[in-house]
Amino acid sequence: MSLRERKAAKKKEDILRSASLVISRNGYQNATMEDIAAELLMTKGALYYYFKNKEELLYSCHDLILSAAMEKMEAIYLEESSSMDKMKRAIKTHLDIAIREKEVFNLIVKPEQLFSAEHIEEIIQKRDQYAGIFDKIIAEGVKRREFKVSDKKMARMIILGATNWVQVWYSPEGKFSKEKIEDIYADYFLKMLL
Amino acid sequence: MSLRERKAAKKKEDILRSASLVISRNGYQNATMEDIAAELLMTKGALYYYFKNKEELLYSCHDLILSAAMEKMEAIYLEESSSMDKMKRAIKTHLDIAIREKEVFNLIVKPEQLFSAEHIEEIIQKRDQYAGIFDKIIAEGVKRREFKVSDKKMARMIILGATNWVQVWYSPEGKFSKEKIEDIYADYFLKMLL
Amino acid sequence: MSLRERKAAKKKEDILRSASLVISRNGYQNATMEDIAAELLMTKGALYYYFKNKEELLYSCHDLILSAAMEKMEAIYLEESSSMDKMKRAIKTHLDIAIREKEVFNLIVKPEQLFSAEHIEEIIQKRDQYAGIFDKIIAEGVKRREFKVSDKKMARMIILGATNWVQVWYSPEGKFSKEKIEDIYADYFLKMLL
Amino acid sequence: MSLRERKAAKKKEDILRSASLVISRNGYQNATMEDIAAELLMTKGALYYYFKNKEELLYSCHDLILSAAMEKMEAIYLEESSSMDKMKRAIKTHLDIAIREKEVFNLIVKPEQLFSAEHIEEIIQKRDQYAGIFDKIIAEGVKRREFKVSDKKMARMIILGATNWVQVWYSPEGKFSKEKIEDIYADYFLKMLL
DNA sequence: GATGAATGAGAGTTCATTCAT
DNA sequence: TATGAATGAACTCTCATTCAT
Repeated sequence: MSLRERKAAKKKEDILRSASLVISRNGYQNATMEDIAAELLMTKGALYYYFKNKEELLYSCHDLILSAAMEKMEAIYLEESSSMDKMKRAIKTHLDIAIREKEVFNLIVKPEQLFSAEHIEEIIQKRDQYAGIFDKIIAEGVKRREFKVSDKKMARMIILGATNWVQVWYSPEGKFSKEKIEDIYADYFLKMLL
Repeated sequence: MSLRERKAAKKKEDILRSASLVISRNGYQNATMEDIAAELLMTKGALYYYFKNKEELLYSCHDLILSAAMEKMEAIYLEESSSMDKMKRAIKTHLDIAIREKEVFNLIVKPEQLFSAEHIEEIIQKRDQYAGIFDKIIAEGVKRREFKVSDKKMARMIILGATNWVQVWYSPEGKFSKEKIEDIYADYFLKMLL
Repeated sequence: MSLRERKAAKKKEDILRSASLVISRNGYQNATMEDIAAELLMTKGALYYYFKNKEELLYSCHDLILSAAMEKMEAIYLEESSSMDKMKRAIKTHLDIAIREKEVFNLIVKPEQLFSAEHIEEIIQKRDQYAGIFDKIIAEGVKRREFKVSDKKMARMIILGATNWVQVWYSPEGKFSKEKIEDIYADYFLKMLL
Repeated sequence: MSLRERKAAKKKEDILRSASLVISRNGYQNATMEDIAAELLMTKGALYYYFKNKEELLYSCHDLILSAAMEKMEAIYLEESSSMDKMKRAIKTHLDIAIREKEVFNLIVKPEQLFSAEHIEEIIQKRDQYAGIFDKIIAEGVKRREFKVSDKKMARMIILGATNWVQVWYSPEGKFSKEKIEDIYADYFLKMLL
């Protein structure tokens, strides 16, 4: 990669970070190209040098965050520890990202309203891949006789669903700390998985 | 109520139904007044005869569905049956609505991006009221020694969150029927509540 | 005139009065058919039974007021008194109407923006006729050697212009009473006319 | 000021000129953004690049003209000449502007129907400041014993009112030339002020 | 590489006007 | 006579996108 390319790649990342920020603030549909550019003290025209159009930018933004999340999850799965521990850490990590990247994460939930056919496929694929790690942790736990579940996929759905829901109501000023939530959630889920 | 008023009320309902439909198809932000009107073979101008503006229309739409849902839930809570049964039926009912009214239901999740301050308050209030019925069922179950939970509110959060999540992935052509899902979910949750 | 016709004529007058009111409140361009009708507890559709369209209604409204004003002015001109007295009373009367019917009176000033060709002609004609009475009073005064003016039409212009201007700044809560204003104005004008 | 900025400033001025023109033709309320843009062979969207909204554009338009007028008036007041001369020149100048910028000038008369609270205050303030210059000329004249008036403010009102009225009836094809009008007016007013 | 400027399509909203009942 | 309901045209404003410089 040449210097020029590296520079461009860095700029792209800056833009994506700026986009994430604006999206968090205003929501997806209300994040204008103008806003995103202003955050970086650029003009919106410049964004088109780095991204073909708004969809591409948004897609990259979503991809960046999902990829990072995936890496963390993979690492957790590959750790040498009990399935219960892995599940606990996976939930904790997922919660963390879901809260921090609230809006961007929501994209994963409803991609149809923003993305066109080509992207949707990729998004769903990646989303399934991400969810698949939870499946693998559960499967491993079942194999190791740590967990006892009637339907693995369904169990994963419940865990992910409940966890995703947290970002709807979580507030840093709320009654429960993130750590507390993580603990309670893990407890309930383990009751379910045993 | 005079014939005239009944007619007008009916028309309003027609519009709300049309709006629900368009929203389901295109999503909230992409549902234009034009689309909603076209669905009823009206012109968009006519909508303003019945609703002050788009926000009012959308709010009514959301209110109609949430109110209906609330009624059903209240009825379930007042039944004479075991808490476990009530919970099962509540989950089933919630699942039903969440799937059928997918988009409109999503409004309850993120009202800030569409509604102005006055409406948001009401929405959140109603939403909490709705969730409160689950709380009451759980509390009753605990009192009757049917359930044993460490934190009631958290348990409700998990149940609602997981159930809301279903609409993201559920498809009538999918592997699991609605009934099957309901059963499996109920089983898992009961494990959690015991 | 049959009973029916008399009834209709009365209704028309009611409408015009209502229109005057609404116009005073909101200004010409912001007076909607809806507003005018609402004032009379009618629906706007009904207005079209009495008036062909908005322009016709507005024109009638203006005509009613101008005609009444004209009558009063004519009467003043025909009185048996000094020209100075007549002028004083004319100014007083004009001031009175201009303040009370502020908005409607303004129509006389700028008819082009509201009325189409046919009406404009009539309006200007009537307006000139109205102004003509001032001319006649001045002319009479000159003939009687009460006044001494270089250019009669110009003198009238100044008097009418200055008087019309009063409605821009006059307020019932202001420093000067209507009577006081009338006196001061008359004094200044007489200085001019002598 | 950079070249860019100068260009932008020029464009803004062009737009204001175009706006003035359209307003003169169609009146304030009937001047659409489309019209204003068309006059400059732009699209209406481009106007929003330079002005936040229609009100802002209209306000700037009015401000530009009033500010220019004010400057001229100030200069007249500061001249070294008799009060009578100053008054003559002030009237002449005012007449000039009132006729040329007819419509824009009319805004000063009725700002309430177009502008929102914040602007109205500024407009009225500037309007009073403008009128204040006439007051100062009169006051000076009284002090120098050139004028003899019972009520200074009222005298100014009459002068301004009468002069404003000219634009209602003045026509370049009319019987009186602007110069002739100015002379006659000045004569009459001086009779009043002596 | 980036900017300023412009475009154009489309959104929500208002309102005079019409017409069946 | 009057109403409720609907139409359609016009208007303000927004924003992704383009492009000469």
